Amino acid sequence: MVLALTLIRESVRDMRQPVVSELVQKGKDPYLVLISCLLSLRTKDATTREAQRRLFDEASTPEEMVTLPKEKIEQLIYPVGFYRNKAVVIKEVSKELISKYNGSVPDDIDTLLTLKGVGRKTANLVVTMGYDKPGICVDTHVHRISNRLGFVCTKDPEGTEMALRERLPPDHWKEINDLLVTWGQNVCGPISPFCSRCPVSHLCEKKGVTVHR
DNA sequence: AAAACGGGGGC
DNA sequence: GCCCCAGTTTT
Repeated sequence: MVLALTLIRESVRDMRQPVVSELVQKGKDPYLVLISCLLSLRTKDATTREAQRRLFDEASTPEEMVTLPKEKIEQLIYPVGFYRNKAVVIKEVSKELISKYNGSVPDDIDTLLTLKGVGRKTANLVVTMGYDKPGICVDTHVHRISNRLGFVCTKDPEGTEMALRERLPPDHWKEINDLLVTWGQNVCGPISPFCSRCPVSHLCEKKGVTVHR
């Protein structure tokens, strides 16, 4: 499994990196990581890119965010999916951060999970990307590829998270999401993966098949 | 035109 | 565990 990840890392090197990488390079602000996650929920990474830039241009702290009217946030993040609901959630979370956590973002998974709109994927990403603490972020790319390559065999993403936590050495945890998202977008997609350009297709248990959809 | 896409929450 | 949520993208 680690060998497979090493080979994947090699071929991912020159690919366009996902949005989260940009945030990391911009100083790993946990608040931006969090809001970026909420914005990306159930919508493709590429389509949230511009919306993210527009939103953060107007507000990049909880204090700035709560001053924006709901309609303004909606307008800024359009046309990402669920934009109406997301505007509400983003504002509520920002309020909650101010009233309960002095405007800062909690740094442990259990506390993060109590926030509105925050589930395991978001909580893990904030902790690993924002605070450089151990966590495994399982989105559909990580889930699908882990199952297709036979790293794990579980129906639900939480099972994948737990299994990876046990089987994968901690020094790979921080990278796993970034790596497999890029991999999933460019090679190992959900519908018709490009197995011909995959360096680990020889050890893939479910080459070419659609997994868990 | 229709199906695919992608996390969280409520039941 | 099942089903819904809304809107864009892909087929």
